[in-house]
Amino acid sequence: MSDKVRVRFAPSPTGFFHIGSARTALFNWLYAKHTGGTFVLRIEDTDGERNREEYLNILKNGMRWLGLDWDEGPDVGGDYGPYFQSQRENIYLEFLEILRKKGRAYDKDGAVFFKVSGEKQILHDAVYGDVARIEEKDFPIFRSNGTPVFHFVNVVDDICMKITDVIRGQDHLTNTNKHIELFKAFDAPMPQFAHIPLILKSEGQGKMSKRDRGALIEEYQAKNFLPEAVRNYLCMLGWNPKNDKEIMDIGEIIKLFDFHGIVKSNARFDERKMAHFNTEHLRALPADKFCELAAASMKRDFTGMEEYANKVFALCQPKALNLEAFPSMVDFFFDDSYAFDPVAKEKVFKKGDPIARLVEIREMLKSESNFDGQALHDKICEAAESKGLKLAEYFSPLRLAVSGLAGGPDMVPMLDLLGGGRVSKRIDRALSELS
RNA sequence: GUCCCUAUCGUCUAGCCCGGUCUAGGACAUUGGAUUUUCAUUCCAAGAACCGGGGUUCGAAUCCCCGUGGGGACGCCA
Repeated sequence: MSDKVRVRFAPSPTGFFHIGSARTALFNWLYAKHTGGTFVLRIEDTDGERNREEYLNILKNGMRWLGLDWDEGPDVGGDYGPYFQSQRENIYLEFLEILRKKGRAYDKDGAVFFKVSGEKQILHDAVYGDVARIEEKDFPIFRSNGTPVFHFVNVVDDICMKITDVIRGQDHLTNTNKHIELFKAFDAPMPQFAHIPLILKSEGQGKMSKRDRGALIEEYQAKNFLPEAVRNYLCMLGWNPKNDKEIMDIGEIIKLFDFHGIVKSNARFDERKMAHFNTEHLRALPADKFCELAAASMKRDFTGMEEYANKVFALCQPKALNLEAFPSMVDFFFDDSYAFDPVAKEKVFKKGDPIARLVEIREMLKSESNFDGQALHDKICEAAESKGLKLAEYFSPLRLAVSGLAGGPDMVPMLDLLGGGRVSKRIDRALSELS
C-alpha cells in the first residue's frame, strides 16, 4: 500500500538525549505502531564532526532503553538509506540542481539561497489546525562552506524517504512555511504535519533545557527508573486518552494513540508525578521480574542465597518507592553491620524507655526454643497489655534494633526471615550501641 | 521589535469542535483522619481552577472580538 504511514525521528547527536526529543521520538513511534506504519531513525549529523560515534551511542542507547525500536535507520538499514545526513551529500546536490533549473536557487556571498514565493502558506496541522504564515525573506540552503542547511536537508530527506507524517516539536511551527515552500518547489507530495507541544521547566521560565533536573534520559537510566514508567509519563505529557486512566500498558496506549488526543498547550514537567508513575509500575511488576531488578539494583552477590534474597525482595516490593532507594531499604537483611539511622533513633528515643523494652524482648527470646516471629509478636502484645503500654513502645525499638530504620516491611515476616539467632544478636548490638 | 501558537485547581489534564446534563470530573502534590505495631504501604476525607473585559444568546468554561499572561520562531544551529 502506497499510503502506508512512514514517520521519522531526526535528531542530531549532541551528546545527550533530551526528554523533549525523547517524547518526539515516542510520539512518532506510537503513531507508527498505532497505524502499523514504519518508524525511521535518521541522523542529522551535518556538522557534528567530533565524537560522533560516542554521541550516537548515547542516543541509540536511550531509545532502546525506552523501547523505541526503529524499523529503518542506523544498525538496521532499510531501503531508503543512507540514514546519516553526512552520507547523503550527492543527493542534496541533485536536489539543488532541480531548484537551480527552476530558478528557485541563487548564489549570494558564496552561499546558496532559496527564492521564496512571497505567497502566504497555509499549513493544515493535525494538532493545531490551519496556520497561515508568509515567509518574506529568501533563506540559505547551502552555507558558503558548501554544506547544506537544516531546512533543505530535512525536506529533501523527507521526500526521499517517503515520509507521510511529520511529527515534531511546536518550536518548528513557524519554520513549517519554509518547508512547505520547499515541498512545493520540488513538486513533492506534502506530508501531514503534526506539531506537538513543548515540555517546559518545572519552575522558572522557558522550555526544559539540558541543565534542568530530569531533562536527560541518561539520568533516568542512571537512577534505575523503569523505562516503561518513563515512557508512560512522557505519553501523558501532552497527550491523553480522553479518559481518566494514566498508568497504562504500552499496548493499550498504542491502541488509543491519535492526534486528536494531543494537547495544544505546553506542559510543565513534574518530577514528582514522574516518580509516582515509576512507583506504580514498580509495584505492578510480576514478582519474579521485580526480584531480578531488585537484585541487579544492589551491588551484592547473591549466589548461594537466591531463595533468601527473593523472599526479602518479595516482602519489600509493596513498600518499594523506586529502585534507587531500594538497596538502602533492604540492605540490613544482608549485612549485620548496618548503621542506626539517627533520625529513626531520635524518633524512637523520644518517648518511653526503648532500652528497657529491648531488654524485655531479649528475655522473651531467651525463653523461646524455636524462633517464631508470630509467637514473639504475641508475647510482646501480652506484655504491652499487662503493663498498659502502647504496642509501638515495643515494636519501634525492635524495628530500629534489627534494621536500623524507622520503617520497612511488615514486622512478623521480617523477623521470620532474619531468624531468631540474628534477631537476638542484633538486639544485643543495639543495646550496647544505643544505650 | 515582527510573526506564530496557547490560556480550566500549585502541576498534568477531562469538558470546549456539536452552547444548557458543570453546585466543572480525574491524577500528582498538599492537609486531616483511619488501619488502636512501626512505616515509606493501603483506605477515606478536605481544600484547591473556568486569566480580565466586552459582545452573541433565553442561556457561555464552551462561540466571536479586544486586552493580558505564558510559550515559540525570526542564524550560513538543528
